[in-house]
Amino acid sequence: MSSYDDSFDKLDDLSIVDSLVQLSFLIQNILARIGAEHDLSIIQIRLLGILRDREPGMLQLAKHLGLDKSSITGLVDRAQRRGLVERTVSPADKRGFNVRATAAGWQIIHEVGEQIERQITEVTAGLTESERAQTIALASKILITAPGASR
Amino acid sequence: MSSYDDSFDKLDDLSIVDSLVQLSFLIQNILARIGAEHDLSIIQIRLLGILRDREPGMLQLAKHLGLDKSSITGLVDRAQRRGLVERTVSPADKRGFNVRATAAGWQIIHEVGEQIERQITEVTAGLTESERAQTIALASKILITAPGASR
DNA sequence: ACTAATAAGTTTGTAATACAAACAATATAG
DNA sequence: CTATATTGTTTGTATTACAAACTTATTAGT
Repeated sequence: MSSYDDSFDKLDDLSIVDSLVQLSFLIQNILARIGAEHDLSIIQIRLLGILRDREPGMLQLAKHLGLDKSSITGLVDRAQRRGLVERTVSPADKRGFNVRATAAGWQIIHEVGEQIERQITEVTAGLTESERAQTIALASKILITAPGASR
Repeated sequence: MSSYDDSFDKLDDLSIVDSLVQLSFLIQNILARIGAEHDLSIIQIRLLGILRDREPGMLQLAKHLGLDKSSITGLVDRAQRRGLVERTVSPADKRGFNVRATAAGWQIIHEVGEQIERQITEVTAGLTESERAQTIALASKILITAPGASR
């Protein structure tokens, strides 16, 4: 059992494991598809997502994304090359940079954000208002329970 | 709004979008972490997951995984090199192979499957029995609503 | 103030993942 | 029996990710 398999599956009679795993793939596929429309991978979306309310240094980015610092260099390089992001020298530390979204970056952040909003709203359109509230409550409860929560 | 960002987030007052996105990252992180313990990526886990109840050809694998056929060659190659999987010549079609799990592959499938079962059960341990049932029902309803469902 | 240890990022080398276009071999249709 | 379609691999390219070594700047210790 336990279909962590994501593919053509009968949706009846799912276990809690199957239902959460499949739901997670559904959401991730939505993110990936929207990203693809803007030539962004999920990790690039997450990068921009972080820059919505922060201007972190490279190490902080690594921590947020759960990646090695050496992975961040290239990630930011590629986003920078596309003009979505820029490095600004940290005033207090001449080694460090802060990373922040450019105007073009903000443009994409908003577009992608709206599309995510819309499409996830769409897949939950079959729920009643009360079911939507239940979903939020249950998801939050699971997230709180989880060690390290969303990380 | 809409924190498709996965990181250190306040979990109060989430929208339906945020809660589902964060939940999906939580689940995917669990899968990734368990995979890593066995030196498997999520895509390799999915490959093995498919082989639990099928012996598909390469093109069918591509369809199941939503990848180009050219991506499957390497994916199966690497799994085969590790002895988890084997190609068997299709009797009806001398061009085609069927892919199936080896004994070592089944071993991993079971171990990984049990760990996923256990750890997802764990993060839902804070739910009551009735909440667990609700979660399944709501997730299923969302999965059914979604176009192409789990794909 | 000066050296030693730390910290912030980058570089280098390696591997997995993914695609697209071109290709080989077999199968099927007309 | 030739033309076409199908199955899978190959080749070339880009992204993602890590670990170890390295550079430069910062901080501690004496």
